[in-house]
Amino acid sequence: MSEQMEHFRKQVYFWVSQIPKGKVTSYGAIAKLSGFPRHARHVSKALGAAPNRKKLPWQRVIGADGKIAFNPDSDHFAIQQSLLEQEGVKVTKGKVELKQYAWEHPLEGKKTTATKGNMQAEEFFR
DNA sequence: AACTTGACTTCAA
DNA sequence: ATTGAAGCCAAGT
Repeated sequence: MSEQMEHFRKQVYFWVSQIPKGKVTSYGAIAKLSGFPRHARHVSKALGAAPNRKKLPWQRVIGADGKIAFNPDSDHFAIQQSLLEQEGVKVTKGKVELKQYAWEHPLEGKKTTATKGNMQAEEFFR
């Protein structure tokens, strides 16, 4: 595994740990916060490979459309829905109402200039 | 060196 | 609100 991806994964785990209980965010948002804006798909990979899955609130990361990303017929899907409901997040037909549960993360509404691993945002990461 | 695979996203119908 | 195509990018074949 490359040095960059190593760093990427650490950032992912950190930011996921920052999501408040009862709130959710997207794979894309975590990728962006981690400094790798176009790596949404890799966030899922990192989560799947997380060494401390028991401690990490991975269930709070869902698709940008508010849907749980797993196949609705899978066990993973059922588990994620259950974990979310346990912390008060309502899931209807596999979807979470973002208006109500979206986490207002630190880069929300901020201008960012980034390519790979060097995210810059005004008034942030200074 | 291709070609395929995702726990993704965006945009246009 | 749904759906599909195109774009994305590291990893695995």
